[in-house]
Amino acid sequence: MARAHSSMSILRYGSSALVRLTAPLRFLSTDPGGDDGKFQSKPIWDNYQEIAKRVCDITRTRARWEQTLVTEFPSCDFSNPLFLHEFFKHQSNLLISIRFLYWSLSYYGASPDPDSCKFLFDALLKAKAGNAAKSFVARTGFTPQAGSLEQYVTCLFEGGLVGDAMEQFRLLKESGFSPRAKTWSIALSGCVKARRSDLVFVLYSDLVASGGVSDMGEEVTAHLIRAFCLDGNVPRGYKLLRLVLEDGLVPQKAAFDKLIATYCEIRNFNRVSELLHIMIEKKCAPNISTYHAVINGLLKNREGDEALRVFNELKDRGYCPDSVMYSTMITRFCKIGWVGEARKFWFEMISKGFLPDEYTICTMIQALFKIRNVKDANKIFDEMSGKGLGLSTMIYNTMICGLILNKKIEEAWKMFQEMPHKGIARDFVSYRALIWRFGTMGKIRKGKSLLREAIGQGLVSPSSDHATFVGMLRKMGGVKGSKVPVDCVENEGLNPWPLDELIVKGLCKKGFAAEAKDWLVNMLKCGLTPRDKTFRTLLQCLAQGNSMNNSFVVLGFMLKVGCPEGVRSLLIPNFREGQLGLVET
DNA sequence: CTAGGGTTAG
Repeated sequence: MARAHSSMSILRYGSSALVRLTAPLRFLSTDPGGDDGKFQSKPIWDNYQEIAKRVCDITRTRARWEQTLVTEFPSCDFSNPLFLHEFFKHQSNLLISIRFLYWSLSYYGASPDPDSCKFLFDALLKAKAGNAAKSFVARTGFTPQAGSLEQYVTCLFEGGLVGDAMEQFRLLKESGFSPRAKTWSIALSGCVKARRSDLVFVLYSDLVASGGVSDMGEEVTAHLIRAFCLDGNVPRGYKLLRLVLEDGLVPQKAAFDKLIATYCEIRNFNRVSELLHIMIEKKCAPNISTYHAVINGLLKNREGDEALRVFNELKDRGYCPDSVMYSTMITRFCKIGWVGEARKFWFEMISKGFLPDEYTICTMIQALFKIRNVKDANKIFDEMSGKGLGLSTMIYNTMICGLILNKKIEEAWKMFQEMPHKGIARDFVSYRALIWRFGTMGKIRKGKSLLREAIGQGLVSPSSDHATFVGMLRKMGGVKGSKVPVDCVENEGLNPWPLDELIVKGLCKKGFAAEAKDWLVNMLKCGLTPRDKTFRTLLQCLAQGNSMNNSFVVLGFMLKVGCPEGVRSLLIPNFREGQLGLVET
């Protein structure tokens, strides 16, 4: 299970890196010679089936197989569709198959053939790797047809990529295909989960227009009610509930749960108990997840005592809190600073045989570090490692950051070094924490060598010109003569953005506003979206230098990316009204 | 076979 997950996440990050990093391919649609007959007529060597098996073994056992293949099989063109088909049949690792396709296409300068693409694309959909499927489409120019497309839409919605999903869904409907009821409901719930109430309403009006509402009323109304709640318009959700109840329709329980959660958050407890009564009356009995909503709502509101009261009453009445309930209690109590309470539930949870998941472990450890309880944080980590649960990048990062926060640099360094031995991948967070710490401690040499290593690992985007990059780093007091191997990023599937942001920030700090701007623009060109904070730092820096033109360039990009509110308000005092008006249009 | 929670940071 854990292994499956890690390969999924490699797919998720890796393939988007792949799209950026390699030379553009000739796409099917733009290739003038791309008729079907062309591929069949390509000569294929006699023993290609055997070779496919051998190549399969090589790719499975060696990390860097490209060079091996080229030297061992100089006369074989591995982009041949017949060979590829055979190879994919044997290769059980989807990630390797995809990497192989990309490599062979760019190495032999071939165009992707539709069959290979369809095969891999469908496999990606089956693995529910929406992000990877999206990159695959971008990379190969493959256009999925009706059946595949519907599954693609489902996959995107389920993966939370609602923007892309909506676009593909539109294409699907425009092609004259009428989506199944299930697809509609996945689409709606996907938007609800992504907190995009606006899209829920768009979908709903499409659904009404297509005339398919009647057969799934409870589900659709539930999604609408939840969307109203998300919108901050609970009364409207409540009104809708009342309306459909009069018609004898009882929405799915999720709608009640959401209404209850929201009324808890706004402290309207009369409504909460009213809703609970309606549920019982309509034979839609509240269960542990309903009470979970109540407790979570209370805790979000920092009503710790009230939450404890409800929780204890639940137990008295014979409800059994499950692991989600415990996780929520622990994370929420940590958040409001009741670490002792969280710790108590941590023990209770474990004594009942539930194992905390990664997030819960992290928040618990983090909370302990925050109150400077290094001893207990370490204890929890050891306990979890003993159960084989502490072996992830995220937990190691939490430990490293926590130890650094508590000035335990040596211990943090020890954990950092332990990671590769235990087979845990280091990522930008692991490096960044230590690089910053060494930097602020004045251990520039150590910090620099670490930064160099991070670059070597491909944790920085090599998209920009190498010389420029080295120059930038020099300016912010960085490394000399760094090398950025593209393959590393491709192979490891690392997400490079945070170090880019670090560079932007570093340049700002040193007052190199224009260079910082160039760097950020470069990031955007590579399809990387900087966080609000980075935008803010840069704009502040530009505004200080009175660099109005550059500010507008950045502002323009921000509006394209989706301007975050906080940044906009930050800018207003810096510009004259007339100019701001110009930008807003 | 299932709702419900949550994401490390100079």
